[in-house]
Amino acid sequence: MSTVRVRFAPSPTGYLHIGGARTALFNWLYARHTGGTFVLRIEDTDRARFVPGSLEDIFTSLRWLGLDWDEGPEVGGPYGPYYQSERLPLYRQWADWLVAHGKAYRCYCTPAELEQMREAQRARKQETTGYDRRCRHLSPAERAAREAEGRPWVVRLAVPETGQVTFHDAIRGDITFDNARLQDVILLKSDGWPTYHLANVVDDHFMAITHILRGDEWLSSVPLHWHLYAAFGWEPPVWAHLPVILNPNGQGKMSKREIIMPDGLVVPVFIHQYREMGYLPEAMFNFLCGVGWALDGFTEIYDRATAIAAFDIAHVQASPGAFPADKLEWMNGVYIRRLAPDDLLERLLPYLARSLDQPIEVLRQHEGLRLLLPFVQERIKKLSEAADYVDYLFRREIVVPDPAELIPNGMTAETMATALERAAQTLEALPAWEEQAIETALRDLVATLGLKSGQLFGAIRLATTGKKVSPPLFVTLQAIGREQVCARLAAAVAGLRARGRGPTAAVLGEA
RNA sequence: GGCCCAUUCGUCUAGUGGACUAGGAUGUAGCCCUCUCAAGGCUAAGACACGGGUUCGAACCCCGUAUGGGCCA
Repeated sequence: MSTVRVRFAPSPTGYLHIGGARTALFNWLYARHTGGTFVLRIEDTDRARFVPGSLEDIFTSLRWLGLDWDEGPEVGGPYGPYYQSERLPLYRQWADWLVAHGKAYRCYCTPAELEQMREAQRARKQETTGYDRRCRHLSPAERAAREAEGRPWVVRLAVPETGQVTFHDAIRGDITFDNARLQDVILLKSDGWPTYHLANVVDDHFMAITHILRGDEWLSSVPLHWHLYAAFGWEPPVWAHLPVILNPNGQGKMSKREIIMPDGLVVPVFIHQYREMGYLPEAMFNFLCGVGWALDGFTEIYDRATAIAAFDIAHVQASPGAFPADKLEWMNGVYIRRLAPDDLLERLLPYLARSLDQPIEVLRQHEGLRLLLPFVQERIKKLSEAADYVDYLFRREIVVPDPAELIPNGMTAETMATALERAAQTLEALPAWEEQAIETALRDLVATLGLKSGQLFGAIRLATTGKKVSPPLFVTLQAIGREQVCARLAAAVAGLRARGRGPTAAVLGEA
């Protein structure tokens, strides 16, 4: 029984996107499940489309997701090199072998000739267009003449012109194609570089790959690859074509550009974008598992070990599915809520430092921030959202856009001003500056003044944080600190009494 | 346009001939909790694309249609 060897073979023509990450993940899961080997191979034969930085991004993103490779770049291994650009002699050698054994042939057609041929096919409204195999049937003399002229050539695969090819896909079952639809594809270009088909098959063979898990978009090139394996006399691997991930709206393959939903939600496509927005790698991992596969149909939240233990190719979905962006949002929230406080704080620090323009060390030691952390934790779905819940701890200036917002229905500016004034006095006089004492005092005040708690608390919240939404009020006040709270209340009172003169910005003392 | 693949709640999915009055999750709505927003709890609405077969029996097998997707042109 041979051990499983799978591979993820990205091209450095773009950053790692959702679809690529899912493909890598399923390969990785299968390798870990079977105790096999996960190989990373870089298919860098398309030099024209090379995107600088994409290679680094692919490595970084894979590692961020925890998808470590057993063989490949930066790791090495017995089947290297793992960059196709470093394997060119191998491809040439096997292209030559195919020609020598009559499985492929040199084609001397120039681009102009090919264009002419296509033109003629269009004119005749020919149903099947494509290369007409004219060089395949060259006589030895014609061939020798072209060689003598020193004409450039490509190598084309001599595909059977009739019959069918049937292969098995581990997810879809048996699939049959007519050979007549197949092209004599180019294997080796005139510059000596291989095309995808040749390099892919040669590498998979010599890297001893046993299972190919890749995107469904490759399904239609399997017949070609099947014939290549047959021509070489090699045993093909097991194929398994993963369902395409569609845009969140279900229309079309998830592209390489972020898409904007009707409700304005922006759905990025690159893994690094999710990292930057504050998605947790463990949430992303869990989530990606569920796109095209399900653990048991009941459990949504599970860890790596559980996924590895249960992963099974046969149960991968065959139909394409939309990217469930809202579920990712929810799941990330679940993972954030499960974090230990210190862990959460450490992960939050870089985001807070950038948004609040504060040194990391200041944030790490900040007592008010620590106090509010558990409440922030159950409110955010992404790390990047935390700053909005604590920014008032670090501002000296609270802007209340319109003092009118401080006044609930049924109250006048003056009654509210008085109420806030009383609140400030009460808080000023508190023996201990602590959540419970603050709550007791303010609730008593509400009763004394004959207000509804929401009326007063809402106004205090707005006056002290500048927001209508915040963590629970009393702990928030504790976090802000007595001096700041009283100063902000005083500023709000002043604003209310000066109503009608437009928005008020209260510049307060040193925080 | 040709070929190939697919089709279960809006979405991600469970389901591999009887355990299906089709399960879970998300999202949506309502209620509870409540100082706001969340979180949490409870409840509700919501799907086997359609038409033929095969079978005692079909979401599940076969055929056709429709729709969607992929690849090629």
